[in-house]
Amino acid sequence: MTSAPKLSDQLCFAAYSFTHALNRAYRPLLEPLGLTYPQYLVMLVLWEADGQTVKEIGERLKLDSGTLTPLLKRLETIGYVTRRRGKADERQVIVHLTEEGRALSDKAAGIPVELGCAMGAELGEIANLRERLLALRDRLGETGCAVGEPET
Amino acid sequence: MTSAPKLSDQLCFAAYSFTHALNRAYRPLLEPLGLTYPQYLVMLVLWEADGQTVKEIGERLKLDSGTLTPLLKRLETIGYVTRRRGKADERQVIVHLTEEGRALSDKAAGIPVELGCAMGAELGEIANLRERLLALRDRLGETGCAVGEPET
DNA sequence: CCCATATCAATTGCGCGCAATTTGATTTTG
DNA sequence: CAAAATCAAATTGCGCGCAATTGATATGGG
Repeated sequence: MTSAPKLSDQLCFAAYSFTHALNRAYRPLLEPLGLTYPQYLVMLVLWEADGQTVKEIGERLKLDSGTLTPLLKRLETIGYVTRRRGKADERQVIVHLTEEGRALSDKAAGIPVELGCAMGAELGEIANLRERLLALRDRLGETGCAVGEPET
Repeated sequence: MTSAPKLSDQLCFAAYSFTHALNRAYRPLLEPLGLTYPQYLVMLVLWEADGQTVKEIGERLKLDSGTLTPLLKRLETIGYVTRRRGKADERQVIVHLTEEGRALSDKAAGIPVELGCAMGAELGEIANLRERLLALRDRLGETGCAVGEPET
């Protein structure tokens, strides 16, 4: 017997393989820019607000320094960002766009359109899905089921 | 100006960070079984049908041998599966559950419930999201936007 | 029958993603 | 003010995910 898990698992796998499909779809679009998808996300964050710390970028993208530090070093090597210790607080590293990095946002402008097109979904559908995924994500971030965990 | 990409990108990021949140939620549940989430997916596939080839597992999970070969070797090392060359066709490797591997499905039975609970979503919501993610994923798998690509 | 082609798995190389630890700076506290 | 606690980033180690290549087997055409 032991009917194997089927239920909500399928949602997990759906999200998992959807994400990989997205990655694959992005790859050819990002390759001309010399970016991977996670690097592209970091650039998006910086295009929105230049000069953020590693920590701030990590909070936005839900990534830690173990992931970001080498990624940012690569972006620095390509020449899209600079990394400098903060003057006020020398613990933190502040990431700035270079001219080239800033200019890249023009070349990247068409990417979301292409992708939306590839998915063939309307804006409403996309926005709706996004909301629900983010809501579930945030609920997952909490303690969970209230099964254990006496307190704090 | 150059208003940075915002549109469907947000869906992509939502899926991306939702997937990571799922991974994090699964980790403590799978750790007692000694499995990672991708390893758990392989076990799910095998619990459904034992004795599949690497290729068949890859088709179900949308993974290639570069990912699966080392993963399956790890599962073999732990003692959950065996890997044998096929007799009829020696190119393929057939993956079988061990006793221990088969028995594991009992211990894994509670996982989807815990996760569904952690997400706090009803079954309908979950099924609906799953359908739409899979549909989008499959649309992404196709050529895309019909922008270029003369033929074959 | 034999060779060209196709197929399957394994390997290599690179970039995440994250847990755990380390290093160094800053803040808190006694 | 000094010791302790906290905090930011870097480092280490491991497991994916995938492109590209390799090697071995199978298959189909001439």
